[in-house]
Amino acid sequence: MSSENPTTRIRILDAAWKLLESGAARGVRMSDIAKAAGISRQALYLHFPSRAELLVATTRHVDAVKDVDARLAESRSATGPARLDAFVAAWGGYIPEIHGVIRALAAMMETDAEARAAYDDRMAAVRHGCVAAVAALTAEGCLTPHLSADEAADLLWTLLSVETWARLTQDCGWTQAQYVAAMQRTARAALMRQEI
Amino acid sequence: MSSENPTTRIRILDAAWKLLESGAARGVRMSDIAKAAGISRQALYLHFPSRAELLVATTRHVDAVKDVDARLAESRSATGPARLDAFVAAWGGYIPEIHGVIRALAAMMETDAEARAAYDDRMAAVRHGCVAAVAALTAEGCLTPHLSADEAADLLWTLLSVETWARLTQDCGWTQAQYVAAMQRTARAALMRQEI
DNA sequence: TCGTGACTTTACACCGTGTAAAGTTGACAT
DNA sequence: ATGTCAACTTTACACGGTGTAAAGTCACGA
Repeated sequence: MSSENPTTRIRILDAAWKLLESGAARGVRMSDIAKAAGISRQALYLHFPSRAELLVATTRHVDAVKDVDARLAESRSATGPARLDAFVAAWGGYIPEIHGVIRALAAMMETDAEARAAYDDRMAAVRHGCVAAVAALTAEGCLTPHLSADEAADLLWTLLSVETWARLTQDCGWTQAQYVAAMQRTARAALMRQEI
Repeated sequence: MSSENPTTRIRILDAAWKLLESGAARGVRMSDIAKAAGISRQALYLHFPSRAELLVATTRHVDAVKDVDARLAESRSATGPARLDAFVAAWGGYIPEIHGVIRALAAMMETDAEARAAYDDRMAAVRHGCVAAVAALTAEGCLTPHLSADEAADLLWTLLSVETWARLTQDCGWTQAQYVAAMQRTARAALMRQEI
């Protein structure tokens, strides 16, 4: 299932990625992906047992190619307000690379339990970053007294959701720069103690 | 199609509403709704031409029963910061009543153009409320200098999205009161000029 | 040369949506 | 009482998408 010719597997993942990212208003079907990868629809099932697992593998593939870990690690070196800004910029800047795949996964959630689990898993990873960023604020005494650390992490996580990004950049037509700047300001305003 | 026995139509809408709202992790099917309404699956199509239109009618039905207009109108009477708080409380308090239906509609968007249009239409209605709330802030000179009126409306609209509500209350386990309080604070912090 | 792995082709089961059409039932009008 | 009409049921089926199954092709290497 995953021990076969790796180049085909990667061709499939790249094809799925490309299709899911570039427009593709209509739901991307297995046959679309197969065609784009230059193989038969059935051959897809030689590499991935289901559409849900193909989507999950695609997100992991994108993560690997785009090296999300390195990007986020970078944001961890800053301190105080700058650290929050850096985290927002790092994750917010990554969303455009994966939103197509994530949205496809989210659309399956309603009916497919496996897709739901995979989506939750991915989102949990982001939440850990939020928790860490909030912990840094707390340590420096910058956290607003109105929120507990958990609440602050939840709020930041929500602010940085793919849905929020999609609404502002896709539906409202904001540029990526506008989005990042607004999220940085909003996160600071919502999470940090406002000293004159 | 809509001139028949109105009680059956309403039974259908109530059944759909109830199913969509109460848990129902699995996608709610036409046959589920028919069963719950006590009629055959085919009879559903005597009242609604498609699943998408049934969902749309269900949102309108909920709006009518819960009198969303009256609730929102109330928030328009306040002024300044209180008006923003009132709008957030009014709409934020309404979301729990409709989130099931809206989410079902959102899930169809990916594949069904009609569902997409219906969803966009509903969301546009909310946006108008946001524009009005921001206009009130602008008129009173409370709007932050960091945002244009359009940007502020977009941001408020995003803050008040069903997705944001769902993430905080469903995924993070916040109470409705926690949600409303946090959104009021965040909206104020993000949209209003911060005078000492 | 034999086998094996990667893939194709064909066929089909399953689900959910939507269409089509014939049959049932009860209310109401004449 | 008879007829008709609307609301609904029942049965059947087409369509599209996912996933399973199995036989066939083909190239590469031991």
